[in-house]
Amino acid sequence: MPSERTVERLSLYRHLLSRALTEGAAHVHSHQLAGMAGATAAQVRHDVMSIGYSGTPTQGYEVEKLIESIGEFLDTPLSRNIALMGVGNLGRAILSDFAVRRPTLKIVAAFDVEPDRVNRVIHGCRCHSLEELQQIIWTQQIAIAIIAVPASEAQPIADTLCEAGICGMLNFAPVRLQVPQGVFVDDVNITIALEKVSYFAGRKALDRGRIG
Amino acid sequence: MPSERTVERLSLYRHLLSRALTEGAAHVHSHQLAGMAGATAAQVRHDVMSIGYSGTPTQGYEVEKLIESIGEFLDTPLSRNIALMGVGNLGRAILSDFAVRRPTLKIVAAFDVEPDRVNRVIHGCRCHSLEELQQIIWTQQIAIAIIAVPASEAQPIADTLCEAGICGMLNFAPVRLQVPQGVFVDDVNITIALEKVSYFAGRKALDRGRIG
DNA sequence: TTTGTGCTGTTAAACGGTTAACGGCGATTC
DNA sequence: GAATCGCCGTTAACCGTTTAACAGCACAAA
Repeated sequence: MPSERTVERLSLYRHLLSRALTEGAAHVHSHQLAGMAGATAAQVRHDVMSIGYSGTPTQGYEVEKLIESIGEFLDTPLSRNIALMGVGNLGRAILSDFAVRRPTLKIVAAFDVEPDRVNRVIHGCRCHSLEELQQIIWTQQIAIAIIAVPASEAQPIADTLCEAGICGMLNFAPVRLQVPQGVFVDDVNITIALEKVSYFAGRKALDRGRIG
Repeated sequence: MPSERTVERLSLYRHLLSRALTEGAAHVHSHQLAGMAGATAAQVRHDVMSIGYSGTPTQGYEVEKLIESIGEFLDTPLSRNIALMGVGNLGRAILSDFAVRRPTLKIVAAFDVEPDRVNRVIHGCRCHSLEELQQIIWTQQIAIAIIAVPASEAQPIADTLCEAGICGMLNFAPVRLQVPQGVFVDDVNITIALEKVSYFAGRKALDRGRIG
């Protein structure tokens, strides 16, 4: 049972390795991968060990095999189909910037309440009304949802999704969602992230004597 | 020197408290705040202690005073002005959804390379060309930047920002930015977040027996 | 005024995660 | 073929964070 941090790093490793593979790298050493990921070599070795893959001394890890092993470990038996709730600015950004290149995870349906968005195809993804939600989630075998609706609508939407059998959500609304125990929620709060950056940037600036 | 987690929680507390204040709450207990934030009462007390504020028994914390204390602790002597790099879909989403309501942190300038975006006002924020960057960062006293450009452009943009004296960045590009030691970077990788949700949702589903 | 209750502030323990250390092995070189 | 070098796998120590426990206090009630 790996921690959230470990899963995040494994996912990061896979992306870095995929990029390295396209650049022709067949093998990588732990310290190389660590350099790319911003981690230590010991941590990379520890993470790789936890998924059961083994490299060889002097050769390091086989890039292709390691990618495969991470996939066997990370990719769940769940359906990889994702629903996007809310096709406002943020929803559109997610559709255009992030959904494209991932073959393992795919946004297959979008939902919105605005009549002028429903039944349109936006960035290659069809937008449906909320009334179709239950049926589409069932027929398309959707297990994950992205919450990109205004804060006031987030909780009702989450309730509907839970009733429809959704297993996990990535929530961009600045609200702590109440969900049943069996549903996993991860929050991405951009405002909080900005305040964190502001705080630590200020501290670093103080240390460097730029201000004060 | 608080940890990143602690700073995130303090920021979250402040938002929750602000909302509670508008709803008329003058006092809160640690377990109430913990319930809102998804933490434990002990953790709230520990965090509050770390910033030097004290409540009273039977009354708990004074909402207004606690907000003020968090502000004194979190809000840095840095300028609160932020630059947004890239006014594509994601940049526009950030401008419209997040920049609005925060008085402590404000996006005061946007930058893009697309000629049809430059010199336009988008969601109340003027978009400039990159050539104006150094001068505007200087005159507007901008200390923080949001990187919302394509991955291929992220590193050059970061280099320019560092040269211009930026102290911190919130990076949405799926690239690990190389920056000098005195600059703080926080990464928000939506793809990795989705894969994490997928993994833990799958595990939870297994535990609940939804899939086999 | 006295007693009781429930919360806070503080310290200590427990937990988890990161980092370090080291044995072992494969490749390469002489 | 032997030896040397460097990296991986593993275990253990270290560190930080979270959690628990307890003393003290303010207010309320009797």
